[in-house]
Amino acid sequence: MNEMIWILTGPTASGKTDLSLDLAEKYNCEIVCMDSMQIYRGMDIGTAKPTTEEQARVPHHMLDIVDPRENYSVAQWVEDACACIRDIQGRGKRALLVGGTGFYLRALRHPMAMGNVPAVPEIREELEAIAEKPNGKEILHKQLEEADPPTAERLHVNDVRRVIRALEVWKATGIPFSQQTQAETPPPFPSRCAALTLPRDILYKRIDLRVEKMLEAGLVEEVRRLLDSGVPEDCQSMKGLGYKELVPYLKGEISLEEAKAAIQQGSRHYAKRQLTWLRAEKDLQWSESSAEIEAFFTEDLKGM
RNA sequence: GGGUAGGUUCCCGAGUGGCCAAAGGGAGCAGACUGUAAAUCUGCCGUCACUGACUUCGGUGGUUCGAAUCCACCCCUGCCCA
Repeated sequence: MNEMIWILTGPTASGKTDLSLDLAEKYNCEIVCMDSMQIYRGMDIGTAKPTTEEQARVPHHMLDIVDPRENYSVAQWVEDACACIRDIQGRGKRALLVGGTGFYLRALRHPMAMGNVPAVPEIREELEAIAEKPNGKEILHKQLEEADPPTAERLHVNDVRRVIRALEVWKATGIPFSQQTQAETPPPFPSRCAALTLPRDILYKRIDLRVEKMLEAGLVEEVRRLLDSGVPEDCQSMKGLGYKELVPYLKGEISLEEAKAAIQQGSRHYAKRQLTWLRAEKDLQWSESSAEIEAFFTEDLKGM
């Protein structure tokens, strides 16, 4: 009853959107966005969200579902995405997931205990306050070492964010983080997963060019609009590439050239991290060719 | 032409006789990642037969037990005067 879903991933600027539209039109799919930034309303240019024209070609889901002032989470994404997929399949169509957020991909394909313990703001704030103090990081790590040795050993002292989360989970539930991790449960949907990529130097050039185009397309205005509409500059959505660099520009702290260079640099780094993440994913078909990916997806269609 | 500041490993930039293959940063590469993930964190980063050896700090030659560091000349660059 749960039908095969197709997942198209790959680093930023590798050409996922174009390919996804072709595939969707050809194979009667609807697109589910697997991107941690395109979910935000009003963030279009900087997230390289499919344009209205592109969205008109194929039904898209999971776009513009969150207010940029709000926080979102992987667990929530998995839940929402699964609902979308079921809905699509219920209408007799195929779901094509598209996006480069490796964390979301993994969460979807390898469900674990990650959904069990939501963030607890009070605990988190308290721990973050400790981290600010001198030797705060060491103090937190030591705490974790007592509460949950295996996790403490795994986490670097400087990895404050994860140390805090581990502590948060332990404090909230009384059960160490390492023991929360349960056996992997079967994925909600069988999937075929392909990663579109490009030689590194070409990818980097495309990224630089794309940032240039985003700026020409009015990214500065987009960021200004978000700020004006009351989106705090320190919220999650504003941590996105292209946004966090333009805020200091709008405040007159850096030049546009500097901001642009920072966005390009950040995006190249990001692409590299995506590649690292994706490489660790098993059962993933890598290719630099759209045709090859199409063939991979349609393999199981033969004889049907 | 005169004066002056300089030329350091891919880039920026410390180093001013041994503790220097040479701080720090950037870039690059590799990795991690369990409700912030376009975030956050880690490692490598002259070469090799890699707990040691070899080659590097504009060039050449010198001083010295020993030089990126001192001296001489040369080449180049910035600035100032002409």
